[in-house]
Amino acid sequence: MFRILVAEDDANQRRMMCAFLRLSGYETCPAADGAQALQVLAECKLDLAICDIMMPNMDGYELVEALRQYDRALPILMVTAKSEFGDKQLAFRAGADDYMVKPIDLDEMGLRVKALLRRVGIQSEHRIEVGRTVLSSRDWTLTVDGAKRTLPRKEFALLFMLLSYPGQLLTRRQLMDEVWGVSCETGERTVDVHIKRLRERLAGVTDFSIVTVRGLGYRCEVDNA
Amino acid sequence: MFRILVAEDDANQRRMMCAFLRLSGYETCPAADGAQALQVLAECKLDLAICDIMMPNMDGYELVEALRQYDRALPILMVTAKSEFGDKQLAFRAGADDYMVKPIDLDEMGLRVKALLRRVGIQSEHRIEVGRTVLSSRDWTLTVDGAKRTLPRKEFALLFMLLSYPGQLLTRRQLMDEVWGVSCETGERTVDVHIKRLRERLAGVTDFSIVTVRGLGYRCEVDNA
DNA sequence: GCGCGGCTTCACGCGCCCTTTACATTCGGT
DNA sequence: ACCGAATGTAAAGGGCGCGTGAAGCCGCGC
Repeated sequence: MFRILVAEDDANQRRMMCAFLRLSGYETCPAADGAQALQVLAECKLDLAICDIMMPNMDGYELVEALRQYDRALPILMVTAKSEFGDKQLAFRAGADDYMVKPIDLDEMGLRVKALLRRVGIQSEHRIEVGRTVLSSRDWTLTVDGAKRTLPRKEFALLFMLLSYPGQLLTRRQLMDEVWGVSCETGERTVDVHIKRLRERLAGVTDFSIVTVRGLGYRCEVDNA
Repeated sequence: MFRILVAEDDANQRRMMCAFLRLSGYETCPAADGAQALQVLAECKLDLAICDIMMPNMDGYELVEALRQYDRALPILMVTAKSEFGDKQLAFRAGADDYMVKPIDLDEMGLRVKALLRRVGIQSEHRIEVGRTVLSSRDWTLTVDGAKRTLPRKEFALLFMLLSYPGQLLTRRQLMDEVWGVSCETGERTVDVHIKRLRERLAGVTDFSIVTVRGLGYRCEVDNA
């Protein structure tokens, strides 16, 4: 069961959204403003947050940043009243994963929620084990023969995705969509640099290797030797 | 790798569709309206088209007809905002192979895309299997008796096309139109060089062989020994 | 303040791929 | 068997993708 925070100041709107989400099989945590939202955040583990931009006490941008600080991986769906491009930009810059424009179509909201959850659902498995190597996405650690060490966030995320699809090609675009987020404007060459550092770190690991597929991307090859 | 045209004017919707398709292993060509779609069409070979009915500049019906005129076999998946029967009628009459009603369920879209691609005879897996040899166009790999290796792009594309029409003659012109693109000015002798390299690489493969048809082109012969 | 680690960008260079070209070889017709 | 055309073969050159090192930026902790 997924638990969803609904931060929306309009009581009527909030009730409708919560009702719809509950009907869709989700657990809901309503909050009338940013302060309440933070309270909810402290009390229970959330799987997704829906935040209105315009709220009293603490607006959506602040809230998103606070949420991000608390849980970097939490999928956040922003709701904005204006459809101006600037707002979308701001929302994404603040750390939102997706956004919707008011008035809200509940069906559309359902789809976006589903899509976001599915995206992190790929990562719902928190542990990957390959030979003598273990990855744990809870604390971004790599354990080889009992020797545990923490990887930088992006490098870990990259390795985790590669190992989630062993033997399968992943393009830079796919990797970036998943690790950096779909609406990220970082150059694709950045992936290369992270891969290089990963390879350095994995020098002693023989359970698998990261293979370059020229012109396409990267692939993780499991050595069953 | 299958290439899919996504003609949809709503930028967010388009991004979501493209992101989902890319995660599913497809290459995407986004287009914001009919005009852009035709531009994409002129530039690269497409395997499937997803078209929204309601678009500025050129609506979906016109676009579908234009697509059909260019490529009769291209599978077209229409997206309509209204669920009225009349619209479905029109969509099919215009030449669509399938349709979806908004709001779009991405999983459903994935299923329809896969089904359409399979229906036009290309396996959605994009695999060719001949005896103990397997070709996977996802990552340009050739697997012989479990030993996987990646081929250079052109060589793979050539081999893939040859094996797509086993026993059938393919002229250099046909091969180049498919692999290099219709409007390519590379000398035809280049094909010969690639064929030579392919033959070297396929030295240990006994499942098939590339035969020269003097004055015409090449043909792939499957040895069912 | 300073240092440090993580992320991103950039420049450089190697090496793979592609293409061209030249030469050798084979094939078909006479 | 000879000749011309088509194809096989080898090598060279250029383009470009990718690896690599370094520098800059930012946030964080000392």
